[in-house]
Amino acid sequence: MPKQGRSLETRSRILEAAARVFAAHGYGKGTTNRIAEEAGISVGSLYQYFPNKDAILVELSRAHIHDGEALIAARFADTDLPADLEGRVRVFVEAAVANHIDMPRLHAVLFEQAPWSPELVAELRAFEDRTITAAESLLAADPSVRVTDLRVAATFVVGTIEALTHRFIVSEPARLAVPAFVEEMVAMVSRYLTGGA
Amino acid sequence: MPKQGRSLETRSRILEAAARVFAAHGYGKGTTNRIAEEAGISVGSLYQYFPNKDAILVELSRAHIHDGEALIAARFADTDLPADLEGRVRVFVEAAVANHIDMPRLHAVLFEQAPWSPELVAELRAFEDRTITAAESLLAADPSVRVTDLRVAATFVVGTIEALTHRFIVSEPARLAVPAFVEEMVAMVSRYLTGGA
DNA sequence: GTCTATACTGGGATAGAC
DNA sequence: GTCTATCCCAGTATAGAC
Repeated sequence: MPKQGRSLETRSRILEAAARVFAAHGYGKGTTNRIAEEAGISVGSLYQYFPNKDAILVELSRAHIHDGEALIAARFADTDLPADLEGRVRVFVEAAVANHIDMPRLHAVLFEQAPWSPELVAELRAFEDRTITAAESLLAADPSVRVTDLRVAATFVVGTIEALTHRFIVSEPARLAVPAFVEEMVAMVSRYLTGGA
Repeated sequence: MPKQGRSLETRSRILEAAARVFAAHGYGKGTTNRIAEEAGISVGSLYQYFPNKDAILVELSRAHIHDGEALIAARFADTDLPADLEGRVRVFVEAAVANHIDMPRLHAVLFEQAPWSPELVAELRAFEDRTITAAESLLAADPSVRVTDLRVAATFVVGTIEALTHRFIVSEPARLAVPAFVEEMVAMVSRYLTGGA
């Protein structure tokens, strides 16, 4: 497996081609031949860069997780993070949307059709756990938050944002427009956290 | 395609076997040979009852949709339906959980791996639309509901209950215990609908 | 009506030439 | 390092015997 220069570039080309092919044809019909063709190389060459089809897919999933983590980390570190709860919730909902809006069909394939190895599941899980813990500390520091169990609330909120982003953004056809979705999400989650009426 | 007596029984046996096989092995590895074996017949016989593998799967999906609709309809028709909003939300959350709790892995396969024909997608969609409309009329009749757009709220609530049930009940391993999940769901949705603090 | 044995196909992966 | 041609297998579906 080459590690530098032109080789890395070819590797990227394959990954980008694979993203387009999986998005267009799904996992099953996203064949290695098609990917190679889309990348402008032959199957034989493709197999010089990846040991098998699944390795390509794993790399795409890993990249998605990594992007998500970077996006969230940037928000947490932001010194301009709004002070009020609703504003903060909005920031994270918008981050979740941003992480899925560009290639929704690819994400659908990655999360709903592709086979996930135990290792990859563990990686996703670890990312979620870090996010939940970070969310928990944000909630703990906010006096307007009124819930009985911070950990449960953080778990529920993080899961809700992710699941509903998939439901309303990734899956087609759209049932709600993006701005409407964000508004309802922010309203629901912040009302939940502040204890309701 | 036989329509009576022992034939129908065999048909049911195949469907039940298929449910177990898909739940255990997923869509791809849930082969027709395995299904036949599990049903105690041969592949040849299986193909006398179903034209192809996907027809079996479609039948399972259709049954799930049908069960869901029956469950919801029963709740709507129930004269003992609680009068207060929170009580009503709880009833429907519990119905959604009940419709997924028995064979979670099968549902995961049905909704995340199996290929859905346009017709089947349309059927699911129609069911959802009927549910949204019914929910909308319930919300309209309730004075404690304070939302700007009833249709949007109904769409959002129905989608939320379904998506989060999948997220927290169907997918493994469980991140929250079932009772905790129901409590948080009821709290979040009813606070959302009553307009929050 | 049910079986066994097999034909057929798609697609992942590799051999070997250049 | 890249190509083409091909191997090979898994799995759907069918033929034909009983």
